[in-house]
Amino acid sequence: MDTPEKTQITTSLSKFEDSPIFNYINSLSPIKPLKSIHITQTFQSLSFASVQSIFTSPHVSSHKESRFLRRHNYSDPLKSEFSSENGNKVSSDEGAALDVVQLYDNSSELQENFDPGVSIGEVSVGPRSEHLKFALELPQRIKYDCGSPECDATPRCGPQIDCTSELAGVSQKCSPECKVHPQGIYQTEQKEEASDCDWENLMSDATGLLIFNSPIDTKAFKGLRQKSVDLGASFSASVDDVHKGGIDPVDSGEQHEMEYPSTQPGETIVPKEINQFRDNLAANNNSNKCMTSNLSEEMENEVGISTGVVSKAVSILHCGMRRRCLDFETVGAHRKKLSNGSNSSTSVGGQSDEKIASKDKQLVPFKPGSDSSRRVLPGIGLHLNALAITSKDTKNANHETLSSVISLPSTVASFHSPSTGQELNESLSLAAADVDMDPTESDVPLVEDVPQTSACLVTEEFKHSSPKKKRHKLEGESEACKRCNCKKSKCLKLYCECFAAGVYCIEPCSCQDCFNKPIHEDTVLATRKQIESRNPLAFAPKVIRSSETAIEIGDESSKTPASARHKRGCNCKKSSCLKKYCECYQGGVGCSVNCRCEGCKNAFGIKDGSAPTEKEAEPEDETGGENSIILQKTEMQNNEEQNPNSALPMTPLALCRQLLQLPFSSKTKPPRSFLSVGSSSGFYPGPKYGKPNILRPRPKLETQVQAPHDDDMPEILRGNFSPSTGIKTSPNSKRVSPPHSILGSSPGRRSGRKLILQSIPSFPSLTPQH
DNA sequence: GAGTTTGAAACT
DNA sequence: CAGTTTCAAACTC
Repeated sequence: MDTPEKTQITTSLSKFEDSPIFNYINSLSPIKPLKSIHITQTFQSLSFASVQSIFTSPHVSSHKESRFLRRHNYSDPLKSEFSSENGNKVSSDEGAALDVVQLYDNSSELQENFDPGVSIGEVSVGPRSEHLKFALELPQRIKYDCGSPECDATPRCGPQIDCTSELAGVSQKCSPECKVHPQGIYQTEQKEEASDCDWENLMSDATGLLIFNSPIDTKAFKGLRQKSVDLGASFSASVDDVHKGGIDPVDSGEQHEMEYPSTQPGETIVPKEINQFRDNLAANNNSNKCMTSNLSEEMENEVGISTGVVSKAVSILHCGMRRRCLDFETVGAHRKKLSNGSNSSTSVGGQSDEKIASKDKQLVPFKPGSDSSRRVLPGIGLHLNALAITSKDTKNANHETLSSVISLPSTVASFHSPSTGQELNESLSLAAADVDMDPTESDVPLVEDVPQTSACLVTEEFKHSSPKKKRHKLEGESEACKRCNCKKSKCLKLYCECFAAGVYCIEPCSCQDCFNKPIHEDTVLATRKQIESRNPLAFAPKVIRSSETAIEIGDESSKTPASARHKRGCNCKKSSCLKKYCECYQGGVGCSVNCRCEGCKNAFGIKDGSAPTEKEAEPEDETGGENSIILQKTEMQNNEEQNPNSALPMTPLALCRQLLQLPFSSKTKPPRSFLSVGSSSGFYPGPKYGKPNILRPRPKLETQVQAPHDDDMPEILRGNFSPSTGIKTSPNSKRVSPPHSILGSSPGRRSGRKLILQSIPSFPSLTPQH
């Protein structure tokens, strides 16, 4: 890892350095470029971010966590370039960055230790560093975030910088209020937020880069440079100011606080950003795949600036955006259309649009494969799906690519929304609607109009394949992308995987009469609320991770306690918990006391505690059985985390994932949402579990990730964490895991434990309360 | 691709 | 809370 990265970094750095922007920045910022090889490494290490996708449930509203960003994290490995840059810049700040990184590392370690309280460790990382990073990243991130629905969040951010920075990486930070909508994730409270903030400015700037549409954008482009100045300013300023509190200390502080009340204000943020960065970097590296490259190029052309990086970032963002993003994207596209009327035409806009359209088109073709390599980001937005990006990528890749592609526009559109987040959201929704409505226009080529179905932009490929096939394919790969095939539920019930996961139906979905679209946001939210009212945990990740694994795993010892458990437990009677019918099995976790299953043979862990040894049939278990359990478990864990990767051994994704996860799990926990990816359920693709050969490459990381659980984590989760400690019973009902003692000690449980799904999101805070 | 099985979700 | 129905995924052929 390191070595290659370094090399890349160095190269990339050199490139950046060459770029006018870079120079400009350098001149502006006090920061001095370091050549921080080590830094880069640190970043990588940092890449915690897991994907979490968390949907903020309306209820929960993301507290802090909503760190959608996490998704981005995936990218990490690639990031190197950026990271390097960042690193440089950061380093300029007194090595704050390094500190940060280290902090993260530490945090991760801490997490491993699992102090529930510590979870925040990451947060603790260091506000400063964050700032620094922000400053550095801002531009990129801004684009990012902006693009993402999440951006909405920031209502408050008074200070542009903060907001942006936050938005980008930290979205959550902006304020508790901020709701990030992870792309896919429902924006529960979107509108509210809209507020104001200078976001717009930032957004516009950032977006502008990306987006051509908005008139503002045009300026924005200019702004890019300005960014370097403004943002840049924000950049340098952010760096300087932020640290110093210059720009809007308050905001930054507030936001931070908001997000992480418990934690120190800025701290938490950093990680995300970092992750994002990484993602971005990774994306960049990978880049190619995503539209981004194209876009970036275009962007650059237009901008003429070195925005390349930014563009890359953007592209990356896009990649990350995917699903939900798609929605947004589509929206964005629509928006363009809409804007066309008004805005689009705008100087930039026009071009942008065209470009976009062209891009989109291009993208479409692109999809197919191109990028599978990197997709890292892609899934992120959503749930688990996103998470699991499997090697297969092929298809997934397509999705990703698509999404990524799509995302661009959307992002753009989103950015457009000049004003508040609300507007953005609305616009998005509108756009989405529009999209549905009018596929024709712009870009949409990709997008399906199909009203009912999803917004799916289905790639052609997807469409080709029957839903089932798709599923199989996808699933097989991973569930990275969840798609549903609902016919009667209108995708407004938990029957719908997408809905359950807190994401809008999109691409691959084959649903009919789907209401789970941005267009029907109100309906979706209302429905969600109803469901939540009935069962607060309804949207909580089904699989709760415990940190336990981490610890133990860390060692490798096989024993990891069950890291995760299904929230409610299963009720299987005929499947022996050996098939995906079983949610526990599907989630890669062992059955627990909560399960009422009969004849449990869950390979991941039998309910009784009896050792899993049974061998259950692991359907997939590759290895054979015996070791099986342990191995499986380990694998499981690995898979889970790695899953996406699992298929791909060390693909960057995998790395990313690893990295990513960290941040997520802990931090992000969105309230309920599911993780995007995982969260949705946190399920992992079942099959994969077995395979794992790899024994946990990174258990620690995982652990770290988990550790973070942040505050958000419901007690339950936290409880889990403390491996040794036992699980605290969560207030929630359900599932609290039994006392550690049990877990830890009882073999039976252990068996179950292993897997950790990190489902990202833990529960929504809501649940516990119930 | 169609049909069956399964178990969660929803309903009563 | 338990029983039944509905639903869509998982699975089989």
